[in-house]
Amino acid sequence: MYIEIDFDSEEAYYMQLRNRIIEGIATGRIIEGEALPSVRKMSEDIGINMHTVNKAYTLLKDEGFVKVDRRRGAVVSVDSDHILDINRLKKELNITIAGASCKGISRDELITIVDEILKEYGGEV
Amino acid sequence: MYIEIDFDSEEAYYMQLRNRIIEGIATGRIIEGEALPSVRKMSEDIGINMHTVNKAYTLLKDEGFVKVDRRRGAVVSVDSDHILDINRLKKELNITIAGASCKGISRDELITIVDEILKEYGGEV
DNA sequence: GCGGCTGTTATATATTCTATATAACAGCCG
DNA sequence: CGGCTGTTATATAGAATATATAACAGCCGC
Repeated sequence: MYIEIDFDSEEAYYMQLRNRIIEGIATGRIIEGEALPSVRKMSEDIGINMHTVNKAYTLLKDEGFVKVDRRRGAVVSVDSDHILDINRLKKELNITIAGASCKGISRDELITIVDEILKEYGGEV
Repeated sequence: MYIEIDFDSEEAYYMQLRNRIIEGIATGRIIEGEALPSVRKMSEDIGINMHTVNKAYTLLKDEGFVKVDRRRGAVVSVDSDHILDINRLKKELNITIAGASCKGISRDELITIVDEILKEYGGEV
């Protein structure tokens, strides 16, 4: 589990960690059923506080990417509530696409970018 | 210019205002060349502090949605640097799509959502 | 020039968020 | 029991957010 935190970034550490883990799951680098390093080990590995790691894990749990097992710790387990997921996605994409539309980015360009990103993540099983 | 701030939202006021204005430009409710209400008037209209409005206007200026004219105030003037815009868009979409991919949302569903949103904003001139 | 309108800047204050630190607790396993 | 989980509690520091009051510089119409 190689994760790096950019200490110069303006993005919160716990958010960076959460994002790297989601990316890891999406690329298949981290797989369903795999246990994340314990909050203490992860905090040592990447050089941030234990509570900051815990905050990221708790967020991932709340967002349905991880389940907590008393013994094994935070285990990757993606919980999909399709309708809810779709609605959240719409909200997230709304402003981004509004801005892109103002800037004159075309539908084709948008789709191209989506496909580019999906090439990284959609990785056919 | 009817804009409402959700005081119960966890989203920062200045960010809400910035987003409502971008949506307004995207839908055509606010048009290129139009002056936004002065920071003082806007702050009265929507019930937040003048400095918070100023922060939103300054952000919109930095993001290239608005230019400041000494007399007329903040005037809608979208500045497009296509390559830069595309790169910013990629970054913004990256995590969102990674999460969607984890949740099993298909390419078709993604495109459908993008098109739904574009129907609001892409509004053929 | 004066009054009135712009955005902008300066100070100060309160609250919340982020991050760290130290410490302890409950649960489970070998 | 010792060692590993996540979790909680408390305290502290700094940054971000939001408000308040006040003032400044620039430009217009009168």
